[in-house]
Amino acid sequence: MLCLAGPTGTGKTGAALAVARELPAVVVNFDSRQVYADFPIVTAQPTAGERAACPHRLYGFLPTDQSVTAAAFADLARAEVRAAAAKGLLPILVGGTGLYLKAILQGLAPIPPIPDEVRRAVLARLRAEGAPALHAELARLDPDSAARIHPNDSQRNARALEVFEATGKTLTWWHAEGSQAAPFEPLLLGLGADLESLTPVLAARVRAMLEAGALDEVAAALERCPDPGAPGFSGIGCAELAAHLRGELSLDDAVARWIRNTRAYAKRQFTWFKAVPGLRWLAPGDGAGALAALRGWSA
RNA sequence: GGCGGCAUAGCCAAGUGGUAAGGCAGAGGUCUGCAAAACCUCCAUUCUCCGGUUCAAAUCCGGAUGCCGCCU
Repeated sequence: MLCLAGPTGTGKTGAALAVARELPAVVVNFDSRQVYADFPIVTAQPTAGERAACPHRLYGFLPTDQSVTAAAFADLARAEVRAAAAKGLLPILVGGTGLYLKAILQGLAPIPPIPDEVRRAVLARLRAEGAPALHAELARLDPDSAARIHPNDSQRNARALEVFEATGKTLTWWHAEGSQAAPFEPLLLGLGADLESLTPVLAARVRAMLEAGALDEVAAALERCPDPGAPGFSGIGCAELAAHLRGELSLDDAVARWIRNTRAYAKRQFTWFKAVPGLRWLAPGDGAGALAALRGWSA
């Protein structure tokens, strides 16, 4: 199995196609935003033309008002990888969501899904009392988790608490249960050089998205799902363009913000992937390099 | 030309005599189910400039410069 990781705009899609032209392959997405059906442009999903080269899985299959968890996504992705391998095709995992890749490759603790009522109750408490209050309670129930999680971290404090309330066991206990690593050997390649050289590329890409109809895409999505807080709208560019559609921002300001936020995101992705053990870096869009690395690896 | 107002970091901005809030951006990080998320650390020896008053000035006074209004 080949994994192509890296920040947005580093030519992962193109590199995957370069490989798929030479070898029978299936491209499997691991990008948390490219799963949304309503945002092919803003989330830079492969185009119909690109998808024609080989099967593409887990792109654009989710409605805007639904979300997936990292665990659920990892299950789907592993199933796709298995199915491809069973047909003798090379699975190519392509994406930029570090946690999803980790979940696919290393697995997560076997924590059961949290019932909606528990989840909603914890989130209501979070809103009413704030993250530090949840952290204080967590310090009583699960001191080890509390020590790891910063008092201001709303998401992780809520998560640790909901796990305890739903299962009666602490997150720490669950983590000690271990996780199931994937039964496949990955060749881990990272695309990208540095933030500075990526910056102008990202700006150009945002403008290209605009020309490709990003504004109409967001307007249409809002018509289908009027709640701008829905999970699908969390992609960078959606909030900025929605603000412009509401008349709160000029198009220029919205685009400037969109570019800034994209760059900040790419920086976080670099930080994540730099820390992935065993990942080898290639130049942006280096499909030939990926192919060469793959041949050297499987030989 | 006259009268008024404003001038604090790359941007927005608080601060009316006691030793430069905050946000955005930037740099570096964290990361086991919201992850394009959430969170952490760092980031102005100095407030347009020159002079004065004072133990002490971004804060008060005078002048210069720039910007914005209004009037002629």
